Amino acid sequence: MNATDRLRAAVVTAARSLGAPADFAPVIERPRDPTHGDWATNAAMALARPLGKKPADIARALVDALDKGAAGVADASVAGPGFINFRLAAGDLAAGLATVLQLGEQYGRTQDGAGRAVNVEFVSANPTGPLHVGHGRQAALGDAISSLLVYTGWTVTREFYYNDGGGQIERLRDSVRARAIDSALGDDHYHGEYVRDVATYAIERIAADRATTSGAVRQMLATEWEDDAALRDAVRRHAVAYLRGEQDTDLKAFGVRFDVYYLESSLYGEQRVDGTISALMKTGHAFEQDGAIWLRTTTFGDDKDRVMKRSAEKGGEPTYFVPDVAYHVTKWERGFARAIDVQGADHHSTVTRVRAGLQALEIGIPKGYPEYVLHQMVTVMRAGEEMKISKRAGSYVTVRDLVDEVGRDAVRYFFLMRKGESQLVFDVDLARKQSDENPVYYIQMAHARLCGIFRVGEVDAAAVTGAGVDWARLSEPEERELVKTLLDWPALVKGAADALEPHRVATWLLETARLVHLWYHKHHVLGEAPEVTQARLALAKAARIVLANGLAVLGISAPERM
RNA sequence: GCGCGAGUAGCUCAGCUGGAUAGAGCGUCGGCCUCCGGAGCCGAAGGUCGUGGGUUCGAAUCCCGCCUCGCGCACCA
Repeated sequence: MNATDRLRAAVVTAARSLGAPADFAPVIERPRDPTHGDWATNAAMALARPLGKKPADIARALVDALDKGAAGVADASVAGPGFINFRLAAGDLAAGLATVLQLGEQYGRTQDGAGRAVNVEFVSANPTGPLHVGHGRQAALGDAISSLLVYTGWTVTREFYYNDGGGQIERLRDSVRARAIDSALGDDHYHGEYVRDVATYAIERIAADRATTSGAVRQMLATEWEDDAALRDAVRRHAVAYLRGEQDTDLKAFGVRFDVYYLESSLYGEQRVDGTISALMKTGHAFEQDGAIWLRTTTFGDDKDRVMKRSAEKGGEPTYFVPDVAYHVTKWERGFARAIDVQGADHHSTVTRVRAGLQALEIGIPKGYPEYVLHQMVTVMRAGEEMKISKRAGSYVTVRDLVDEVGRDAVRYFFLMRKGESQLVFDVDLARKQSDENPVYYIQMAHARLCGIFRVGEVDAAAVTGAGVDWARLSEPEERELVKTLLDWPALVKGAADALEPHRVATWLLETARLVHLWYHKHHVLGEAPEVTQARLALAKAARIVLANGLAVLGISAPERM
C-alpha cells in the first residue's frame, strides 16, 4: 500500500466513526499551494450533506478522530472552508523514492488492463499520397495512446487500415497515367509532384514485368489504356505499392511501427461486406427505398437513415460505411475487448454510423464500441506565416518534411503537447531551437543534466539503490516539491491512460523538468556532506528514471548528454 | 438550419473529471556568471475564465439560452 492509500484508509476509518456512509471515498490530493501541506482531503466538505453539519465542524472532529500513526502523517490541520491539510515528516515523504529506485523503468506501470486485448487504429491513410501533418499528429497520438495502454497492463495491437478499395484508388491510377504520358491534369486528378515519381516507378516495373522498355510502356499507356484492363490494374497495383512503401519509410523515420496492416480489399475477398449487409437485413433494421437498401441508423441515435447498398442506377455498390462496419466486426471477432480509433475530427460524422451498424447486428458488441479519439487540424507556422506548400506533396506539408527539418523527438513532442480537441499550431522555428524556449529541449536537458551529475562525479548510478539513505536529508523546499511530483507519476499516467490523453504526460514532463532545473540550480549534489550527497544522488537518479519513463511513453529519446 | 469541437494572461496553451488566492511556456520589464554545463536561474507586471441565467457549502469545470471561430452534415471515401 502506498502513502496515499494509507492516508485515505485512515481518513475513511475516522469518517466512519463519525457516521459516514459505507461507500464514502474521500479525495486525497496535493494542494495547489505547497505551503498548505503535502496532502489534503475534501472529506469534511463531502460529508457536510450526508451528516447535516457544517464542513468546518466535521473537519475538526475528523482531525480529532484520525489515527495519525496509521495515516502516516506528522500533522493534520483544518483550513479554508473545511479542507484538512496533512504534513508528512520529511523522511517519510522522500522514502517513497526508494520505490522509484527499486522499480526503475517499471515505476508507474500498472496491471489495470489485466492483459486484455485492445486494438488501436491510427493513421489509416489512403495510399494515394504522402503522409501530411494531420497524419503525423495522428501517428504521434496513436502511438502514445498505445504506449499508455501497454503501460497500464493492456495487450495492445497497433493497426493501420488501408482504404485500398473505392474511387480514390482509381483516381490515383488515372493520375499516374496522366503524368506518365504528360497529358493535362483534370480536376479529378491528384496534382502533387509525387505523382511523377509514382509514374516513373510504375513504368519501370511494368517494363520489367513485360520485358520491354520504358518508352514502349509509355506508348502503351497512351494508346492501349482503354482496352488493356491488365495494364490499368498493373498501374494501380504498382502505384499503391510505391506509396505504401513511401508511407512506411516515413513512419519508420518517425519511429512508429504497426503490428497489423488491414486491407479494405480483403473484406471483399472474404465476402464480409455483402455478409454484413445480409446480416443487417436479417436483424430487421434495414429497409428498401428508392431502389436502395437503407439501414435504420436513426434507431441508434443518428439524425437520418443511411444507404447501405446503392440503387442499381447508381451502380449497386455498398456505401463506404458498410466495409467500415464489417471491418470493426473483425476487431470484435479477433477478440479485442476495446477498439480505439484515432481520427481527424473531419470524420466525426462516421462515428454514429459505424456504432449504429455494430449495434444493429445484435451480436453483443458493447454500445460505445469502438471508442474514438478525434483530433483537430494542424497548422504549420514558419517565420510567423502559415506553411502550406511542400516540395513533395504540392499543396500540404508532409510528415517527412517536418521530421527532416526539426527531428523526430521535437515533432513528436509538439504533436503531443496539446490535447487532441485543440487545434494545433506547429511552430517550426520554435521546434528547431536548441534552447530552453523549446519545451522538448528543456525536458531532455533536465534528463541530460541529471546524467551529467553521475558522469562528473564518477558515481556508478547502478550502485545508487536507496539503501542506507537518510531520506530526511531531502528537506529543502525544492526537494520536497520535486519528490512529490515524482511520486505523482503513477497516478498521472493512470489518469492519462484512462482518458486517452497523452498530452497530460507532456505537460507533466515540462513541469517536472522545471522543478529539476530549479533544484539543480539551487542545490549541489556533489561535494556536500556525505549523507547529503548520498540522499541527493538518490533523488537525482529517481528524477532521471521518471523523466525517462515519461519520455518513453511519448516515444521521445532521453539523451544522456546534449 | 442541425450535429461535434473550441473560446482561460499580449501570444500558444494546461487546469488532474466540482474545491482553497485560476497556472505554465513564450513575449515584456528588472536582476543573477570563480558554480555538478549560463544550452541555465531568480523576481515583477499581466485575468470580468466569450456572455447571460441556473444548480450548491463551493463552478473555468455540471445544466439551459445567446455570441464568435473551426469541422462535418451524399446512393463520396
